[in-house]
Amino acid sequence: MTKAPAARTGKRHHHGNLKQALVKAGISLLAEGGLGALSLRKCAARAGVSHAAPAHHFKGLKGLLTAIVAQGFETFTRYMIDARDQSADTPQAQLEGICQGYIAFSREYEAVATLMFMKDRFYTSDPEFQRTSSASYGVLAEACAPFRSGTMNEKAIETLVWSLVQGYVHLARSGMIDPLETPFETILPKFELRED
Amino acid sequence: MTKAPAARTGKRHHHGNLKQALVKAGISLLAEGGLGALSLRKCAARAGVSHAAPAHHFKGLKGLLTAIVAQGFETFTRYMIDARDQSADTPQAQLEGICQGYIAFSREYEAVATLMFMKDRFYTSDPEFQRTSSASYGVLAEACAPFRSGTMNEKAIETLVWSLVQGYVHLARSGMIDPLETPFETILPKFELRED
DNA sequence: GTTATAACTTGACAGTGTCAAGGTTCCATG
DNA sequence: CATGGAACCTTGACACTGTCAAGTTATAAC
Repeated sequence: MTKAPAARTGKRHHHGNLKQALVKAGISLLAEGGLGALSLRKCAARAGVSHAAPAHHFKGLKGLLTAIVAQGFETFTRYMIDARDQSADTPQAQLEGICQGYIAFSREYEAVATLMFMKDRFYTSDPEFQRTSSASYGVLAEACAPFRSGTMNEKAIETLVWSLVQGYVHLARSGMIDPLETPFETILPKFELRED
Repeated sequence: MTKAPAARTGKRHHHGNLKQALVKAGISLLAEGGLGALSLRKCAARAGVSHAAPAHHFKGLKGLLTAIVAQGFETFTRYMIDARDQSADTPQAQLEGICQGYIAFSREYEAVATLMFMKDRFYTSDPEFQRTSSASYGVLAEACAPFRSGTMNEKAIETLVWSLVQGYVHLARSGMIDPLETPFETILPKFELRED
């Protein structure tokens, strides 16, 4: 027998792993009321702790947002991978799958997806953020690898695709374009296949 | 001689045209400290009035932001037109000019450009916003008109170009891509010319 | 059991946007 | 010229925000 429940559950002290609870509360608040609905104090209240408790786990609001963003990129990567793996096994279909996963994530996690690209709202130097965001980029880049286009190098194709899908979701989110009228497949260029 | 100074200068009452002064103050604050540096009270202070004065000219903070965004779109349009008119008189060069104007504006008015595509921060039903933003879109669409590409209709090409440049500036702004390593001309597809 | 550390609370502070109530200044009308 | 009313602005208050300082309590190590 262990001495205390804490040893088994990983829970400590009064609350338990408050850190993850605060992140979860933050994501819920973002989902329910958008970016403007999130506050440190509301996260604390939802986790059942006092308003100053988060300070012992995160470096201020930016610290909490950093953790939310990092977790967001992990979900983001999974969305892209899942959509890709459910697509046909051709380079074009795989790339389209990646983009559809990108778009689905941006729609279902609208506020988190918005936050993830506002660099002055969180700590971009955070190792978790760098790890998870790099992983996301890696998955997208991987899907671009089979292609070439004129004089464009690899990085240029990756930048093209990423800019295109990011701009598409951003404009759709802000009501500037109608994704029903112009689905994304319509505007994704048909690249040539690499030869080597 | 006119009866009062007000009749000549257009200034009225205590301050003068406070409305435009508040917009100007807001744009300055955005330029100096980014989105987080703007507040109604600071705008009021900078314009030399009390903290509640703006309420008589704008419907809250969202109202002031709406006016800033509308003015932003006007400047945005001018940037695109100016860059286009300094480009060679070929459809491809004209379109590249439009995009360069788009990028230049997004760089020089970073915070305003960011705000312009956050629809829940201002009133999208405002007529001034609708007028100025439609004008911006019109200028971009005009530059897309000479082109065709496979089965894409006009709207699809416009959506492609707009998404591409918007995503490009957004990713560059958030530090995800390096515009020096991959200039925009590199990723802008070479469309075919329309025939009719 | 004692002690040290981590986790959390309470209280305060300067900001924020917004509302209510009041005071000015201006202009049109009598 | 006087006067009423409208437009403009101020003062004060409220609830809410993030952050800091100080105190309290629970856990773990010894």
